[in-house]
Amino acid sequence: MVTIKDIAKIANVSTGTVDRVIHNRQGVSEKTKERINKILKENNFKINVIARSLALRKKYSIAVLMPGFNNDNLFWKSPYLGISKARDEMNHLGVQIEYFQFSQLDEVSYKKQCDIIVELNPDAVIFSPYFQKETLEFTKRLEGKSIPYLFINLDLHGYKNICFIGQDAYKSGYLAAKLMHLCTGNKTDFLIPLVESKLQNNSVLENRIKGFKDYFDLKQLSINYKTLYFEGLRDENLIKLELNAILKKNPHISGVLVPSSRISIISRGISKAYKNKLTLIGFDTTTQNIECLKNDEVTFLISQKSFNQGYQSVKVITDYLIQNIQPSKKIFSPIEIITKENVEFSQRNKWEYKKINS
Amino acid sequence: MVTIKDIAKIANVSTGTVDRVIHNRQGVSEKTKERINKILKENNFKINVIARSLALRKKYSIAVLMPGFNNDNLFWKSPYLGISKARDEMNHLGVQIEYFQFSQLDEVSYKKQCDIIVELNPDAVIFSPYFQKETLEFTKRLEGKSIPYLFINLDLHGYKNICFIGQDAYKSGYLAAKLMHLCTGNKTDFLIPLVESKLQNNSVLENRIKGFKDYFDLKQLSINYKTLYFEGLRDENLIKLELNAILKKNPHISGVLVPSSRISIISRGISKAYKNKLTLIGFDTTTQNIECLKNDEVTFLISQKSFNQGYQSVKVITDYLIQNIQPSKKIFSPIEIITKENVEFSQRNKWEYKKINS
DNA sequence: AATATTTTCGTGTACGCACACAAAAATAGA
DNA sequence: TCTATTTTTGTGTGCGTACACGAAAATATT
Repeated sequence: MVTIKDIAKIANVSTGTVDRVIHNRQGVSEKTKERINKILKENNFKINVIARSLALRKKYSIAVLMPGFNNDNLFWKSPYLGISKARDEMNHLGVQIEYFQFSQLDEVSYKKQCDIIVELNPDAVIFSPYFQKETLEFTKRLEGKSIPYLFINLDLHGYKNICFIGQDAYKSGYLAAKLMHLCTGNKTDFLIPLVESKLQNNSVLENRIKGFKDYFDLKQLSINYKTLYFEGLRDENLIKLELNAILKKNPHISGVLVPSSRISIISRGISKAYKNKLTLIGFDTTTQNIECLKNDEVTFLISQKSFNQGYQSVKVITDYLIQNIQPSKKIFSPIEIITKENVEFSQRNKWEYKKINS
Repeated sequence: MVTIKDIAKIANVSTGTVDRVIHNRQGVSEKTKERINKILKENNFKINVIARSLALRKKYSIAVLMPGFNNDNLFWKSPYLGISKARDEMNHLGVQIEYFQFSQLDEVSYKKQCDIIVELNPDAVIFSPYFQKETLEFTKRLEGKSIPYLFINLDLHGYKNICFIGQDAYKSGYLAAKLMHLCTGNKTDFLIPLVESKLQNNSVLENRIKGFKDYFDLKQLSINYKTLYFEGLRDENLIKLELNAILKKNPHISGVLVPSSRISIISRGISKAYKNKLTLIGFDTTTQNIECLKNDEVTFLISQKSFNQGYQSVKVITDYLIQNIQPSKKIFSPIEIITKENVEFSQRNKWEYKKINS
């Protein structure tokens, strides 16, 4: 392993000079700067992050802002756990994380948390830009303070975020269509129920649906689909009634696509008689959804590995802060196909498993 | 953050004494030992692992033994890259890796490398136990020297390996059957070609085939399948001839399962006329296999994320050596379903991408 | 040419810990 | 009681890096 000292000896200068070159600090003549840079490259010098963080003992505070989760809607637990894991792994690098939650129902709670974060003056922010207007103001203030920020799970365009981490929603919908096509064959009547879609005033759902449709268009198959909205409907009985009414009225429906993470609710709402004849495809491996897979109610789930999204977001930000590594603008999560047969191997992160059960 | 120095000051002793207590070294009177332990607890002292690994800077040498790879058979490149990544990430923890390769054709080359490794006296060994007899002797000698070892990709029973990292072959075959079933519907005549299966005198292939069959058994569907062996056949024209002859003779065959990573060879050997009517399912995302996916020649690939297997094996061994963390005996890799639609997101490890193209 | 100023570079210390060595204290042996 | 031995404790240095400070060299000013 080649150290700064080694480089200094080779270049016949002091460690201080090498240090200046490495960190691009001024006070070094162009000539020696070039020379040292060359030597650094030749010897494949890589900074020892261990020693670095010890010497710096600087604390990096990272603020994370995401929707909360509860037993009714567990989706956001997964990225939370990923972030927690990253925190545990990197806390000796001086990384400190403060976690903020808001309600998807309530943009005021979002704005409130944004204000607190700005006040806090963190070194970086990871967040899911749920509400457009508030996000615009938030990012303006962050930029004013030169605080870098990163989008997770949900993407917006025209911002100076250092990167986006999440799934390509369009393509995941496209894949869902392919799987649906495989399962239903020539039957091309589908139902697309949306649960509280207004809450997620984001583009993910529509992009998935667009991808779904485009697949069939591209194959020159004309499909019929019914979109069904359940807004603010907390009463599962009502969902059930309405669902089964529609299915009764449309006996040709062969498949149900739930473009959000709420397929378990829909599945519960469809009576057995229909369910046996239907192919259900949904997104995200929440505990309830996995249950539906195992019970053969749902054929496919498409996962975006949101645990990894959480983990990776912290990793990317940390690399950015500590080593000034620029990530690529878009980091796309895998589009995983989960079935009854491989589900047990998909989320087998031991850490995740432990935490979930504790 | 409370340091050893702080504790020493509180206890009115030197840092050396505190150090002895922390590491349970001898040379401290019972009385002060108890006193310091109490103070440690009271102040919730936690060792700074960063400073620790910097001070220790112990070098751990890890030997890796795997089959080699070439343009004809790229499978083992992937775990190699995973290992290389882990090496780069952990080299500042003192991890040093020596990589050894052998030929799957030649047990002598295997044995030769084993000998060299034993001679080398590494701190740990990661390897794929290809040849049983030689492995038995190898592990005996390692155990004699108390060198821990780990199996990767291929599992053997009755050994004292600290763990196995790889796929559950049986279940991956089972999943392959489900996908095949989805694609072929009621047609249940299949072809299972094996390329150089003798070379891989291991249980992976047979377990996959077993899982494949069991799926249909469990669904009470009787299937017919033909197994075809291409041993040492380097001439692709011969493969082509034989394949098409069989397909001609058995017009009911609706699907082809290649339980190894060599589906691209088989696909090349099937003429267009047949291919359009067949569902091809194979394993592992080698460059050539991915090409087949993109060309619509292959419907599904099942991946075992061998890149991750390589990466993880180093991580597990490192944690074991440095922090004495015992892994679980079996670490199963995910069984990923790869299609044309999600392949671009499956291997998107930037590092991997870069290295492959360089 | 002599001094002042700026640019460029070298030195020393700290980060928290491990470990070798030295010193002091306690005990044993005479 | 005085040395010899053992037990217990303290000190110092190094790991690789960051950074403040000061020294030297180069340049500018008079």
